Amino acid sequence: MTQKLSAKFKLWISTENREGVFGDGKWRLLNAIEDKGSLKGAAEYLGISYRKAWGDLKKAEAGLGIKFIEKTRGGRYGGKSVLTADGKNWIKAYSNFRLDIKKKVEKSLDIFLKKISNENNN
Amino acid sequence: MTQKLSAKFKLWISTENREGVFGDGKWRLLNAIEDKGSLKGAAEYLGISYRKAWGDLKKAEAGLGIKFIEKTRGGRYGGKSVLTADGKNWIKAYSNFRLDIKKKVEKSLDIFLKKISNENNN
DNA sequence: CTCGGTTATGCATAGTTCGACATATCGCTT
DNA sequence: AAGCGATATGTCGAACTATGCATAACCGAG
Repeated sequence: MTQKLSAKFKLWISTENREGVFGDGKWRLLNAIEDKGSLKGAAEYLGISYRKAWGDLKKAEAGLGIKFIEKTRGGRYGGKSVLTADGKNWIKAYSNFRLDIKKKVEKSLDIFLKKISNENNN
Repeated sequence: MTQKLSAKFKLWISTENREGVFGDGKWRLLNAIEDKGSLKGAAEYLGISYRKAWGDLKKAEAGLGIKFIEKTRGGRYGGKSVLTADGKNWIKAYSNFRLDIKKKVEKSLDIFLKKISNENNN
């Protein structure tokens, strides 16, 4: 076993009733919406289908009872999507959360690798 | 949004060539094998099919090039499976790794929850 | 030398998730 | 009034995963 090992993780938030109402994917989606100004643009940017992006957003909002996005339909440019205050709040808080864990995973991985490379550990 | 929120996570190890050669599922499997003394017993205990347990173990061993389990076929009791030194080593190291992350997730979740409950954060 | 219980492995099936389509609706601009 | 581009939502099919089934090999004990 001489290959390079890496650690990956997934993180998500659940309510009592529903699993995974928020997580990395939905966090990325909100970020992309903020950036692109539309759900469609965000989906294209992320390389996922509009159908999925829309469904994910709906699941998050329905599951949590929070409105993340103010969506407008029609008009010269067809419509748009902008984050609500809650949306911005969640993005920010989740970014920190995720980064915390990411750092910890990296740090703990080092320790893990040391342990498994020592045959003579206790 | 007055429901109780929780955070979940998944953790796994990858090589350059293969994703997920070790993770929570395989860690639980090794634990169960150690406990039950057989792959079959472990699968039943974990509520997964023998087919999957066997396949998972094979993926882990093949992906990492490590032998975790010494398997014996035949005999009065049909056969048995016992952990190798590497197997025990990995279980232990991964347990610590996982626990580290689990604690961190709990701690960071508290901070996260405080942030999203304060509308007046910066 | 047969029996029992386990490992070993292929295959066909069921279940889940996601993407591709297909429409429908909406409302500002021209 | 017509067009454009985004939101809204159902549906069918594809890809992946897990399960169930079938079968074979194995070997100590009676």
